[in-house]
Amino acid sequence: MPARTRGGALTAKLHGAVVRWFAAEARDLPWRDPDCSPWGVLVSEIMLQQTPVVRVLPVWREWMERWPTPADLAAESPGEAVRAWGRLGYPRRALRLHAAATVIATEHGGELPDSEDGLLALPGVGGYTAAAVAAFAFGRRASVVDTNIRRVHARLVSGAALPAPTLTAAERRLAEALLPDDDATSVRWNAGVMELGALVCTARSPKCAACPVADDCAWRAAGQPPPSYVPKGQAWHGTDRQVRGAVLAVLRAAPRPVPRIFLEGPAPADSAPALTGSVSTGPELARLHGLAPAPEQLERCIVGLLADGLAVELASGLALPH
DNA sequence: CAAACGTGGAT
DNA sequence: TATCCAAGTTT
Repeated sequence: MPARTRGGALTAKLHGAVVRWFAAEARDLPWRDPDCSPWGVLVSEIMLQQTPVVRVLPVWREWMERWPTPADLAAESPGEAVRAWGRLGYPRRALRLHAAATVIATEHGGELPDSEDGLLALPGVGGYTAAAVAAFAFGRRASVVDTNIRRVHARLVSGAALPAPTLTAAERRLAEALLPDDDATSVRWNAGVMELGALVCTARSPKCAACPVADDCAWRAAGQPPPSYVPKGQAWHGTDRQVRGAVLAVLRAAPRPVPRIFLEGPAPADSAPALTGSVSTGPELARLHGLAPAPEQLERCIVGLLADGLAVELASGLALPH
């Protein structure tokens, strides 16, 4: 198994091919700018979790302009972070990024930890993000394993169409075995393999003709066999996630705190005049999203939003934290 | 470890 | 129109 031998001839060939390809074809993304701060890299990594680059770009620029340092964000309310998150999705990421900024500002003197372990201790930072920030912000040799890298490894080395349904120990070992020994090359390799997965070795229609390592690809050599399992998609229509999303949209758009009684359903006729101008979520869900969740489901979602800190119950109602 | 967690563009 | 899928983390 030459490919599993660190420092072997084949891995050296792969390193050169991918690093060269990356130097020529990499997208010019702002968080890859040498002048981008570690904080900028962290913000990008959190925003990019399960969210495409094109949608992250404008929001990342707004955040960097508004909150150039962790202390700047920490000085704001969590609710502002959630509002500024816009429609990137998974808004709990905004809350955790705010929490991370607070930890960085209060416990690390405003500077990001530069080790994987230190980064891993931050809210919202898991194994992938800790390795990515250590590598891309601090030039460390870290084994970065994201969905793109897993897919490239699965095809190039394992000969499978897709990586395992969940990250396995074997995948971690393989990624570590393939990682170049020196810091500088390891960073380019991580970035290059990730970019290769994003632009060429894509999930649906891989562009093998444009691949710098096609000649060494085990999956291609095997005739591109189909996946050995069927990825199960995420249900959406009628789910709590859909209702949560709709309620969140109403909260984000609301000009003021939303009384909980309105969140849960149509406004009682006799109380409407006293709250003119406030938002009534039940009708808003129907009007804006065509949703009419059962009262139990709406209640469950509101309770969940409160528990997650995405909404805060005030004396008079429910609103994004302020 | 499986399930939950948003959103919108692409196919 | 329906399904897929995108730089994951947490419980």
